[in-house]
Amino acid sequence: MKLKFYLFDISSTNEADTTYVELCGKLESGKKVVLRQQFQSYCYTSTEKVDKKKLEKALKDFSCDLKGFEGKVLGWKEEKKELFGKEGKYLKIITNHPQVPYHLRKTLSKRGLQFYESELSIRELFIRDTGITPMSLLEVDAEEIKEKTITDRLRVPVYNAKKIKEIKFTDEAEEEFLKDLTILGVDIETYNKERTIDMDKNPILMIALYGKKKGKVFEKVLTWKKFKTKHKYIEFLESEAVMLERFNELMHECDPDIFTGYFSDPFDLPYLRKRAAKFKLDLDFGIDKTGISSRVRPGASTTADIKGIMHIDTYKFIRNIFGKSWKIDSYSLDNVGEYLLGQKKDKVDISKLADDWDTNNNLDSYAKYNHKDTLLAFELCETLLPAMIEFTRILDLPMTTMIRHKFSRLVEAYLLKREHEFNVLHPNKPSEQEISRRMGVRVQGAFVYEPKPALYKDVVVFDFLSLYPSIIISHNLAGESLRLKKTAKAVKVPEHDLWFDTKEQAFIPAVLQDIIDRRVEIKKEIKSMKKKGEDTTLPDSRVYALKILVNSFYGYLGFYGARWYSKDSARAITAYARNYIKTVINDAEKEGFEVIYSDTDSVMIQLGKKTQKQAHDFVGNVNENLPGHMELEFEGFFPRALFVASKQGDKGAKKKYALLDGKGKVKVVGFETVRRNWSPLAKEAQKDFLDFIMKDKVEEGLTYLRKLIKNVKAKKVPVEKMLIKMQLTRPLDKYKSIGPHVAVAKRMEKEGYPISKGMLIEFVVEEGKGLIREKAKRLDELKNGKKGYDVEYYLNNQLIPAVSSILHVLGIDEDELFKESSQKGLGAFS
DNA sequence: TATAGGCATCCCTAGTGGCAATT
DNA sequence: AATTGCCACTAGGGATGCCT
Repeated sequence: MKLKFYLFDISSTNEADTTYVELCGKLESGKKVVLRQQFQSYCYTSTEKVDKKKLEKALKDFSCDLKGFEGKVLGWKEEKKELFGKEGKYLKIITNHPQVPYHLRKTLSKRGLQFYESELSIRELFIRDTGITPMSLLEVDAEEIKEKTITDRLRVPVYNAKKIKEIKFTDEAEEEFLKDLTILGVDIETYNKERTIDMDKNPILMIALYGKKKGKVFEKVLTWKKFKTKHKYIEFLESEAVMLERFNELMHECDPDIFTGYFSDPFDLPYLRKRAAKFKLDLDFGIDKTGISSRVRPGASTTADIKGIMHIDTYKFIRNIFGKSWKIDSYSLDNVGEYLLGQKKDKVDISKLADDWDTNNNLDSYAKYNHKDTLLAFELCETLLPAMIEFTRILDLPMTTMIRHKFSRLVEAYLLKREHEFNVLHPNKPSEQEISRRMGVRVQGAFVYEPKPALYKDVVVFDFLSLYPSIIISHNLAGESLRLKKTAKAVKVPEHDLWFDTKEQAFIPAVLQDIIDRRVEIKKEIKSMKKKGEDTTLPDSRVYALKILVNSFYGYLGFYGARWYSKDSARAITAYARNYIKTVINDAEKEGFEVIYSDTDSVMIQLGKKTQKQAHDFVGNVNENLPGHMELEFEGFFPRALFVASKQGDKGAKKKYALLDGKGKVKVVGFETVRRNWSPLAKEAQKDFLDFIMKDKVEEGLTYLRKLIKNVKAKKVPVEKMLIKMQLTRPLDKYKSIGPHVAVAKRMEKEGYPISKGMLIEFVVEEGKGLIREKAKRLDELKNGKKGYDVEYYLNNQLIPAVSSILHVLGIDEDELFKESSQKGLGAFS
């Protein structure tokens, strides 16, 4: 029979010496099912410079012991493949078990044979070979399986899939599909007196669930202590164990497609699993009648999965990919919720929950808090879903895998997906030795122009569109086309003795061009959709996903862990980039524009006597002489721009400036204002002062600062404005130099706080003597409470440094800030 | 199981020299 | 007279977080 099937996830199982791929997903009716299809794993080996007869004999005779049966080679086939840009003959070796390629490589590589693609999982092989993408719609010719040995393992119907074909979604079908997905959010609250996580000792007190099934809200807060409440979603159970049983029951009842949480990979899910195990309860809501499986790997992040239900920890996706460009101090649920949804968490002091639980005090508000957190987790997932699905489809990765990947893995996944089309065999992963060798290789980066400190008028910014990707395409830069000698077809790179063959487009430039072309196409579509007043959420997220992918290629080429690593390509890319940007600078100067700044792919000029029209014309002229894929853009006009001197010396500071746009909005770049390791006091003072300066209100700015200084001295400024946040970038014992935040963290660890790398440490510098780290205190440690901050420090090390360089540019002495009025020489007493 | 390199800036570290107290 | 301890000062480097 023919089935329409939405594919969610792919796994595999081995039954004796036969491997099956299991596709898990949903039928049109909404029923969850599993499709099975036989699959043979394989790998490649080179046949050049090899005695073919000996090789074939070795393969024929090969045997390895795989727990009770024999792993062997079933057959082979010669194929032409390209590796490192060279075409060669390879044998595709088909085996009877996915572990055989690994054993083949292990034993036969001793005899000088090279193996390729021997380390891909069944899932990766299947996706690549069939082109079937998770989160897509399939048409399947299938037959239901009735054999008990197979059906007993699963709680959903199983089909034998004969033919699978991907069907393209129409926009309506896509929207329908999204609407039909059942998402369930989860968040737990636990008993915790010592601030450390101890899953063995501390019970779960509350479990909140929030979701939507076919448009209907599904909401619960489970708990096991009774209190008065008007919230209908709260359900009281007798004990933690009964609560967990109820949770299991609700999971069956809701049976979501997506189970989501915020930080649920390392916390909520493993916790639920652990507590259930403690009470010997079988969680069995997965389609194979198992519950949560959790994987802890040293050095890697913990993951948790449920068979047949996609577990999406949105924290991972935001932290790894999606939220990388957000300007937020931390990825806490509170921050992220506010940034993306405009919603904050409930204000409840969760550290008091354990005490309040013991005395049955105020528990209703904790339950409400728990409910709100879950709602946020749910809404984050719902909001991000179109983007996550796009990434999933573009990369051909299961969504549960995709969200845990970082940039380099995204690029690599995409290259793996496309390699068969180009008949390319992928290079093996680098060995540890090779990695450490690569880590020592450095490449010169971008060019940055040293600005002259000044307040400029009528400024124009040009920038190259996707500079590095367009250079890769235009000059065919990749390991495959690299030549280390001059040849007839090769073109030399500026500044380096490197040549690249430009006659035949190499794999990576070709793939990159494809992505860019597709992106341009979708952008056009969006434009016409917008004209018609249509919703562009889906294509918007597609464009965004492609943009992130495109921008990651350069970094990938220079990344030591990359299969397609090519430091020389990276070297060539930056060399071309420096060359192009310097050419634009020179041409602009020849044209009579005053160049004031440039960084990597942008140039800033002061118009002077020139007009904006002339600037536009200049951009047009430049573009006429650029290769087809490159484009300089007129980015914008700004009535004012401010550059300051760096602290030491009178040189202009790079990567630090402020722009005033036509709407009166000031854009601050690189200044302390945008850095999280400065106090809000200094950041706000600088931002406000810049605002005055950029609008030529110098006197008002000075008055503002004078007043602020007075308030700091009088300790009228709230102590929260003095909080400095710094991240621990390594484990505490790895620090050579103990900074203030490390000192605070070390003290916290002694007091029993769980401290880990990546944490954001907050501290206030307290009044008193000694090193700054000795005076760095948590808010609750301050002896003098809200007035405990060190006035000297906050003036001399925070506020004044933040504005002094700006004052200097304007020719104003710092002493002006401490005078009663701006009249020089008068009232200058202290 | 870190996409890249360039840059400003803070604060600690460790070394130096001066000075007075101690041996 | 030589040694020790303390302090102030400074160059250099570790550490952080930004920019593109």
